Amino acid sequence: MSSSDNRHGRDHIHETPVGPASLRSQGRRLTKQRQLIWDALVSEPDTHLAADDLVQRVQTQLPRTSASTIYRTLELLVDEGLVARADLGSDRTYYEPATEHAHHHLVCERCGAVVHIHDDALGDLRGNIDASAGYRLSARPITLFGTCRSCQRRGHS
Amino acid sequence: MSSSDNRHGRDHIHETPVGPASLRSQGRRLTKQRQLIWDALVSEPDTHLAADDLVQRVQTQLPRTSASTIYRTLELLVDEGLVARADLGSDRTYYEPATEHAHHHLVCERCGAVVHIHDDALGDLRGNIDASAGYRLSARPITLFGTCRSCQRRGHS
DNA sequence: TTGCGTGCAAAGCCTTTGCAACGGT
DNA sequence: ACCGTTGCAAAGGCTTTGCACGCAA
Repeated sequence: MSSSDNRHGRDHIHETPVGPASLRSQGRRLTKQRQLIWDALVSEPDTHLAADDLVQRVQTQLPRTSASTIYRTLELLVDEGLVARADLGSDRTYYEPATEHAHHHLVCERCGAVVHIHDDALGDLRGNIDASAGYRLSARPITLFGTCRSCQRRGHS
Repeated sequence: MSSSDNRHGRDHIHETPVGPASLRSQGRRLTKQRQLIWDALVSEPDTHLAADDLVQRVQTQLPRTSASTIYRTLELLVDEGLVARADLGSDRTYYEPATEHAHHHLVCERCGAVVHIHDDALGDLRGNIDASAGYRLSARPITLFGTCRSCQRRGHS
């Protein structure tokens, strides 16, 4: 466990702040609520959390936290580039820490599993779209729907 | 103007019904509201209409039409396979007649233009995704975001 | 101390639902 | 005449906003 590990412990402060502490350099305040929201996001790195999930998690440690604080903080963190929104096809917006490389989402329509794929996995999608329609794809993450491997095994019912 | 034209006139009834008239064979009723909703959808074939857009259009001809009728009818038409939903990235759902081939959507993030692309234009996306992640993409239409040709010309500001 | 951030309540938006009256078949 | 459909109003789910108090800096 070197200092380059991704842990979000509260005891190594000697590096360039990664996370909401960087808000301070923007003249903003690092409140307990903001820290807890960030902690919740990074503590489940492979889970995509909706605003309401964060309300639940944060309230276990700070019960009077309001939903509006969650929404306002998420918008702030998105604007600061610390958090990414993900539209996974439902009517809720999901959030994840923006620490990883840009990636796209693959959603299993059967079990709901969400996996990340790198841009390379798309092949020459950008070139194909440009050639066929003249559109230049943006960096906006793409969401694709299908059936994951284990659901394929579970049958095609 | 042969009888094979796509017109939605109310005076040629000698072919297999394309459109809401097919509802009758399902034991459902073809009401004036349903006919008007369908007419609005097919009268602007390259436009994607939200429920509220349809309320506006239908109400010009039948002013007391309610939004709930629009929503209920759209769900019915989707279930019957006559209409397709399109999630174009906003918080509204858009609708289009399902008469065309399956296609995907390309949305210009700058001007909002939406174009259709055929599955072929994706190249070997399915194969790539299967190979890299083991997911089998479904037939669900894909929505991609980028910049259309004319917005590219208008500068990168 | 200063004024940004929070909690609470209310409102906004899109969509769904309950129910009595309406109208297609 | 039957019963599927409609209009209206109310409610639901997610998110945003107004406002006075509270707390980070």
